[in-house]
Amino acid sequence: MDRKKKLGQFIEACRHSGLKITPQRVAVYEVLLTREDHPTVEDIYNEVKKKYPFVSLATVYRTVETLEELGLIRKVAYWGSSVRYDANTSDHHHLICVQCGAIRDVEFCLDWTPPTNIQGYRVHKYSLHIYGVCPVCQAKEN
Amino acid sequence: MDRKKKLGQFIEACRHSGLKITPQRVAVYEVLLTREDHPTVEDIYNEVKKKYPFVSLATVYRTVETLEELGLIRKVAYWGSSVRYDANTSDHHHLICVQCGAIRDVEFCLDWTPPTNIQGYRVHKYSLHIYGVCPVCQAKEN
DNA sequence: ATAGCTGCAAACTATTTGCAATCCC
DNA sequence: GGGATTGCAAATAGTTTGCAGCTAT
Repeated sequence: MDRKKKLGQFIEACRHSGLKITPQRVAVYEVLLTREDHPTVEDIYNEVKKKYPFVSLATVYRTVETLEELGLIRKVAYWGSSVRYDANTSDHHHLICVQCGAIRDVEFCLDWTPPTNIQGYRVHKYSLHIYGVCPVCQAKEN
Repeated sequence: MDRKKKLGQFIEACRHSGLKITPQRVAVYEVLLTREDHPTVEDIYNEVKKKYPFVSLATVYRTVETLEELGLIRKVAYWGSSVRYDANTSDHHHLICVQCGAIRDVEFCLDWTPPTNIQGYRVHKYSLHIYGVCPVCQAKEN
């Protein structure tokens, strides 16, 4: 699904929920659509500031929360100290750099379905966390 | 491996690294050996306080860091707002309650080995995160 | 004896919240 | 116009650190 279409869905979802389409909101969502490393709130804030220098960090926090409630983005179980967000809401796995914390989506499919009940837990879904060192951090090694 | 044996290994590892065997250290490690839900630092602190009411939260933070460096416990990629620790250092998977954040180990084995290189990442290992609702939270639902 | 630990309090970092001004519909 | 949204600043929550006194070896 391309960016334009996702942006359209976003506008639609806002209208449907009676949320206003503010430039800040659009900018935050656009950053998430563009970036592939699952940015932290701070990362998003820095990107948005390039376009809207007056934006506030608190607004970015509030916006990602709203987007999450709309089901347009997801909080990624995280590594390191900050929460990271992901605009890819389809089922997929994560490749995590143990050095810098960058997280990328992994598309290949593991052909496995978990039992619906494990140790009394009612199981919803699962995700694979693959740990390694990203190319950027590998380059820094020498 | 039973608790006694692990405690012995812990004592041994401390001696080997020139670390002192303090009651606080032992107490923190014991809590981690006893609990199966991968407690937060705060959780550990509250347990230890029952035995040593004067213990400080800062000490617990320092102790888990030390234990992690010794390779005796692991930081668990977390859900919610606090880091959680795990005294099971063997390869295993995690069952995470999306309501309360409790994390349990899952012993069954998924017969799969990841490629050593994915998207340029040098892959070390992986872990499966299985999301669901724990029995305690299910009971609270009605 | 002494290097390492601990408790306390203060500092820091990530995140949330109250509120008055402002902006979309 | 009017309620939703924003920016600011202050408040919280989780974690780390400096330091003086205490303790295991």
